[in-house]
Amino acid sequence: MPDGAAKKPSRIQQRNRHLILDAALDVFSAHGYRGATLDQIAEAAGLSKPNILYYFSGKEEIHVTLLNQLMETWLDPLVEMDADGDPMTELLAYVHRKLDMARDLPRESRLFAGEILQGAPRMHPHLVADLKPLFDEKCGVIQGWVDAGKLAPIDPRHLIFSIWSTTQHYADFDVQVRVLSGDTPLEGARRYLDTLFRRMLSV
Amino acid sequence: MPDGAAKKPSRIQQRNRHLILDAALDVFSAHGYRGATLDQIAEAAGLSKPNILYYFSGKEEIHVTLLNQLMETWLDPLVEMDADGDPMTELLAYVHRKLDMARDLPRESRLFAGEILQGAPRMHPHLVADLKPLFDEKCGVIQGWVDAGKLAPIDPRHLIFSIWSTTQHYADFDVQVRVLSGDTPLEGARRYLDTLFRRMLSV
DNA sequence: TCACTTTTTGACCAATTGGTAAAGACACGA
DNA sequence: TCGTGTCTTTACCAATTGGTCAAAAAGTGA
Repeated sequence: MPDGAAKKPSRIQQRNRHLILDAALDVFSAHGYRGATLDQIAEAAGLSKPNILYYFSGKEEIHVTLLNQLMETWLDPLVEMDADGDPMTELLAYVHRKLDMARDLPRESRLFAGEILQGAPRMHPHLVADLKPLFDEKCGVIQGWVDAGKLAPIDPRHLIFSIWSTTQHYADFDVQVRVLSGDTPLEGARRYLDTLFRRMLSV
Repeated sequence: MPDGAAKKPSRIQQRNRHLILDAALDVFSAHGYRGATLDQIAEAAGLSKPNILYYFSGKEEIHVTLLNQLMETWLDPLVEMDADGDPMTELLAYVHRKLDMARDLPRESRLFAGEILQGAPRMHPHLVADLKPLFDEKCGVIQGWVDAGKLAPIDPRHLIFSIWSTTQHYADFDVQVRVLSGDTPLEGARRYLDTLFRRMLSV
């Protein structure tokens, strides 16, 4: 076989790796890294434990793989924020995209939250290498909008933090939200957050 | 000895139970329930494992005890919000108290966040019995202020959610905040959140 | 000092858990 | 159909972990 080039995975490989990762996302997001067991993942995936270890070298590799995949998805909405667009439109669209993600990808949100909550033991390098540069770039964009008088003067860092926290809250604290609101009131959240940030950013 | 009445704890009991709970707060908040071990707690407390189990019947009892203690502290800032005070003043004071707690009690914030994140397996009853009634009451108060035209018309539930999420974010996602901002920028957060909610709530 | 209670410890245990080894089942091109 | 590489399983292991127990040590009041 040609050097370094890994053979393309068979159909079985593709299917089973996907099955495992999906099951692992369920289990890790529900119980955290330490709280998840290979047996749980195996059962959820419908495979035997040794079979899981045929596809991944260990528990940690599964977790890291999930985290790596997640990073891309996670940054995407922020990447799409366009410096040349209308500031208010761009920022509100970003809020809405983040809220969509809390609705559509709650497992991913909780996996991420759990990792950060415990000090990002496995993701810290990613934060520094991937998130930080993007964050700085977009803070620059927002600061530019502020300087141009197109937005109320605010600290871009805290603006982004508040967008993250308010939107992800509906996924990460879902149990609490449901206890207090009967049901997850995402439509109301959408209207509320739209108003919140519109008022905050209006000149 | 008189019926039911438990003897008052000796000085040693008080000291050691406190040591254990403080150590357990460190360990549980850093690693989650499942990720924490009795050995870690014992070492952090400076006691032997069997000695820990002399004071608490098991790992779960320690965790539950912490959660119970926490609930009171946690609800307090909301309890103090006065229906007869000036609406804007009361709400902004609430925001500031919550931010103070994120600064002064980050371990407690993370303990709570971890428990909710995993579906509140041990705290769900508390949420229903303690948090929900208080939440409903204060939503009523805020709605009253809105109806009286003293605040902009907003959904009180989402207002409270956004106060919780934005303030606790600085404790729960501390690692991320520090990677992105160099240091935990709580003074900037204070100014930002004050502006955010002031603008949101102004009629 | 003595009798009695509270506190602490060392040795131990059963269950769980991440992981391994090797044999067996299976797919598939020649 | 056969043989070879891919996939799966059975049986097993060592380490960790929550927890027990009996005995020793340390307090404590009379």
